[in-house]
Amino acid sequence: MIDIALFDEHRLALEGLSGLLSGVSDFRVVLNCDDRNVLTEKLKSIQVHVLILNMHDISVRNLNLIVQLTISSPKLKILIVSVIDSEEIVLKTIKAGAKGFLGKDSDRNSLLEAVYTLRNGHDYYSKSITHLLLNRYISSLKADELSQNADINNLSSRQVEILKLWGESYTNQEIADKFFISVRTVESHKNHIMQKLNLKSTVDMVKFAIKNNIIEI
Amino acid sequence: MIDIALFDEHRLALEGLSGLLSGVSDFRVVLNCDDRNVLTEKLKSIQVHVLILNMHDISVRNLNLIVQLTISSPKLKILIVSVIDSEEIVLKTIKAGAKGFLGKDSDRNSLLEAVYTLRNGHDYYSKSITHLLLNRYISSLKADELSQNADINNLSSRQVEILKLWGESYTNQEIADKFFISVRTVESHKNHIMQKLNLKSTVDMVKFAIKNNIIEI
DNA sequence: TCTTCCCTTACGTGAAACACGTAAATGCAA
DNA sequence: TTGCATTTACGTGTTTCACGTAAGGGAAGA
Repeated sequence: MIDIALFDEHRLALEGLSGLLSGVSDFRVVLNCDDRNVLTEKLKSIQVHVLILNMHDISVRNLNLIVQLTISSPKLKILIVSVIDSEEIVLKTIKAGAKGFLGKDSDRNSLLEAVYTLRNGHDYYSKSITHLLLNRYISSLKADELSQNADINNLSSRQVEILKLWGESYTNQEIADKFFISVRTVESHKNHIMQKLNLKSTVDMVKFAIKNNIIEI
Repeated sequence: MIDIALFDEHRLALEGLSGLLSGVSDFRVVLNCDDRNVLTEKLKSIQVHVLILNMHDISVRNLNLIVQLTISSPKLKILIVSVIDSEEIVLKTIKAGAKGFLGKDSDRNSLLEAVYTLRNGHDYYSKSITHLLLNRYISSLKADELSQNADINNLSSRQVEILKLWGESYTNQEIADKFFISVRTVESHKNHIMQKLNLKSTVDMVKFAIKNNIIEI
């Protein structure tokens, strides 16, 4: 048996949610609530497994509610339901401590699945969310590739070699020894790199190397 | 009608794949191949929409094959099938140019779905992959929070001020002028920072500043 | 073929930054 | 009050930076 609390500031929506869950034998809705103060108060005395929280906006109030509840009730799993499944709201709720998120593409089945999943200690995010994160990741990959093909191609392979070692905290002397060239030559290479890329300080050069995946942080 | 090429170095697995697709009326398997040289040769003459590539390992050879094919046949959509759905292999294949990935949790239906999706110009990743990316993202979030609260607190506010300006490519002299202190003092501060954080070069200091959100790239 | 352009190598010089030690004044906390 | 970290600062020697100059090699084009 899973004890569930429901929170929704819109009473109609709250009733709708409640109805969706009422037919499930494993579930027991022990709290219906449309006031955040009442919610925090009641949750101090009532033990529930999963709190389903319908978020209509991404206000600080709402996020604080999540943060507060995760602190006061660490065992409580919070499932966010929201029609707004923008990147911003999702990431912020996850950061605040929510363990699940159902976007607008979710149906009753996914709601039930999510509750079970959270009860079992795992996180649950609906399909649109995982797609969102995926796209986010892929676009960051593409951005990487683009930047890689921008300025970095203007550097000769030798220059990249030098930059790479230097980015790994090698001194000029160490680089010179490694390549059997003079320290002055290493300096020359770095000078040419700075000229070519129009960088004004070594700090900028580190940043450039990181941006272009020449060195790792 | 979707023209499909299959590649698998294990002949038995190749036949199994082929069998899975044979019953679908929309599909036409125009190429069964278990040799990478033959594959690249044949693909020069035969036009296929989707290449299903079973990857048994994450060797450079395999990744190069993907890169090569994406260059020689830009229109070709490559779907990776692999029991190894580790983070490493997935990300590398995506980077190499694959448009879809089916992990070990995939069944025939998801294979068909993936082929259709790729044919329509979209990417397709199986559930385990999206979860992987999700976890990756979440753990990176957590790492961010941790690193923020780690070493940075050991620095005094003055030290952070100096580090921040220096990270924005200010020279020591400029920093000194801004704070009305001696250049030597600025140097001292930087020395103390390096000592405190156990950094051995200025390059490391830039990296530290970036990791701890003191400066932006 | 010869010229041109870029890359790699290298040096010179003066300025800036780094490495390491020392140290005084301040301020906070036990 | 004593102790410890912070902020300030200097000295000295080494390393790196900034800017100029330049020789030799290789690739591309007139």
